[in-house]
Amino acid sequence: MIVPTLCALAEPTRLAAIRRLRDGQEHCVCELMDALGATQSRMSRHMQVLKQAGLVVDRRDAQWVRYRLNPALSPELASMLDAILIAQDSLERKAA
Amino acid sequence: MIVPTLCALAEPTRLAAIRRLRDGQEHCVCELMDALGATQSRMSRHMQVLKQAGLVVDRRDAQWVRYRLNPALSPELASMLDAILIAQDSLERKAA
DNA sequence: TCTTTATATGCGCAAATGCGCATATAAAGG
DNA sequence: CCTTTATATGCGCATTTGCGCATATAAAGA
Repeated sequence: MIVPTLCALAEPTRLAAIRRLRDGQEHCVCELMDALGATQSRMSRHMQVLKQAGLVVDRRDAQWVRYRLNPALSPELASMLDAILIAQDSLERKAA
Repeated sequence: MIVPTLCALAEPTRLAAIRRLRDGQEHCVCELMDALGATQSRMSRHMQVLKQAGLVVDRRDAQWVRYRLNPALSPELASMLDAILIAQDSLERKAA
């Protein structure tokens, strides 16, 4: 079902995390929590939700856990992510 | 914010309603509740959520309330809806 | 081995959500 | 008017959610 995926995305911090991961690079939790102003435990749990939804994958690297977009995302899901982020951009521009 | 919009869509009955409304036609609550197997009060409330999110508009027509996609939806939001429905289609095909 | 840094998780609690049920409102038609 | 059909909503309740806090786990390095 697409619904759990949408659920995972329907949260400001998680959507912001996805936006950051959209650069194709890996990002550790500590970077994301700083950038997005979340507490450590919250950020960790948010990333678990995204992982559970299959949107991201993680990898242990020394002390860090590196998250990146799931490279196996179907083209349809990738397009959906793009469309969501673009829609968000457009709404923010409209607000300004 | 896009988040409330995603929230509104992240529910099976509501997403199914949006899919039906995607035909551009008007649909009354009684039709949607029958088609989607929802109770009357649930369906009514779901449509209120979609309306509140700006995704649909309604119109009184005798005893009926006709819902349709918000014709003033921005192209970006319309594209997002399409992308979500396409992603859902692709997941369902994958499941089969 | 002790400390530091990074991440995950158990837990308790307050708030939010979702639902059914009953009832209210609205319009049409006998 | 009274009934029927369609829709909306108030309310109570059980479940879920989201959060902070403390603590556990993991890895590195002094």
